[in-house]
Amino acid sequence: MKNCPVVRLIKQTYHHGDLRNALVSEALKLLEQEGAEGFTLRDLAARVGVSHAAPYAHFEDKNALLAAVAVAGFQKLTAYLETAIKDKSDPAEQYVRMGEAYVCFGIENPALYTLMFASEELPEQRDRFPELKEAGAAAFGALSGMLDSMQQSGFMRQGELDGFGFAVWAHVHGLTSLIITGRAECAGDCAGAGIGSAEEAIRMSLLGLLHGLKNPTTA
Amino acid sequence: MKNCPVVRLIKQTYHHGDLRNALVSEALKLLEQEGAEGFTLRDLAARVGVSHAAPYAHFEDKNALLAAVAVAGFQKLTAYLETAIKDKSDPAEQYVRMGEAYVCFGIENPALYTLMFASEELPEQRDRFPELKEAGAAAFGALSGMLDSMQQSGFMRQGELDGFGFAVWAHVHGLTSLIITGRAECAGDCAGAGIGSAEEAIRMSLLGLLHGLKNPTTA
DNA sequence: TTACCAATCTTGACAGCGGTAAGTTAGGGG
DNA sequence: CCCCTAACTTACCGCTGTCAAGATTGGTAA
Repeated sequence: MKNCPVVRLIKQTYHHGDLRNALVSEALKLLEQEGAEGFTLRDLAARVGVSHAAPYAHFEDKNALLAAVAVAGFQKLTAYLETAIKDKSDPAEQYVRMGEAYVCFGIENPALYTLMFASEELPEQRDRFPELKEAGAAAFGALSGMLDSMQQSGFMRQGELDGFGFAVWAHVHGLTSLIITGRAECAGDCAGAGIGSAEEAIRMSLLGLLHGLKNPTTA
Repeated sequence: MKNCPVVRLIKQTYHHGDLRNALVSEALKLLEQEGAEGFTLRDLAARVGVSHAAPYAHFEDKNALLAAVAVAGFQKLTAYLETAIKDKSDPAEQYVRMGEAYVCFGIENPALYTLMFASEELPEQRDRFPELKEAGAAAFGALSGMLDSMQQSGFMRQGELDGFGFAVWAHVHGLTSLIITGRAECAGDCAGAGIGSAEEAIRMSLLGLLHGLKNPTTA
């Protein structure tokens, strides 16, 4: 094998050098190309130019690899959310901007977003990747921090910040998830503008929720 | 084979008679037992007592089988939602009841719910199962119908019913999805009541959204 | 009744997947 | 310079979805 010229052409070194990061970043590309189905360890390894067993030197599992990808996704999302409100000061505008940015991130990276919120249903599995939990919490922290600053600036009423954050998170996550899975058209059977009306619907529902959370609950 | 007494004991007939329905209903059980991972056609077939290739006489694909299961799930959900408000007349109570029922359904059938909202990301795949689309639309119809009656009774303001429905659907779906995937604890780091506070958070956010949608948007 | 047909189910095979074990390569510290 | 250890390859295993070919039956027509 050491004399195989073809292999020599493709890869100069036996040791890759940075396989772990290469796998994660290539996985991000592969994920959006092939979708969450069809995502194969062997395919990924071939793309990076290593054998199908090489990833096991850096990841215990396929799930561990996917968890690392999801962590990268949450970091991307966090940065995306914070960038969206960087040069905005008006509380309501910050709120809408971040909400729209959240949904936008999901639309632009549907397979990644789906992976990030994949079930990992077993309680055992949930505790397997603490970094994943942290990365998710950091993304939620961006949202929560924005709401916190809204409260401190007197825009929203005090109290129950955690509940507010959860409600807003659930709302934008629900919007994103429904749009990604194609239920948006199902809901709005208005044979109209399409994307334009979807943006309007998102803005409307975001503002509706904000308005309701701003003021004390009636019932 | 026709003389094998063991097989004779287990199954009396060569032809199952109602294999299609048996597969779907057994799949519903198997799904909650094993989770969406670990769900295997061969396992399912063995449980029903047929060979591993028998399902292909009734379903083109594993995805087709799963689609049928998802259809059954949506029918279950629709019935669940309608039952929840059957003997209630107060608009706000209907709203909260149905919202809580929606979330409750997801919590009680997490794997099924996840399957129902699984990506089927490819646009081609999305159009493959029209009954699935219809069943999903029917579930949304229960929600939308409830909102419609709220409007007709003068409780909510007129207009943009589709947008309202989508916003409410997104909200309850987001709540359900986050709870199922274990993000609820991540958001509420309040080391308190747990389930009790989650129910309170759900109710609060539902009422918040309702309040915001009831009244004209300020911004 | 009998013969046959089409649907249903079984058996056996295939490629591709995730994962493991044993051997190979090579960079880096003694 | 050697060798040790991490990184990587090769070969293999069991399992999966899927397909093709044959066996089995209920029902239909003669």
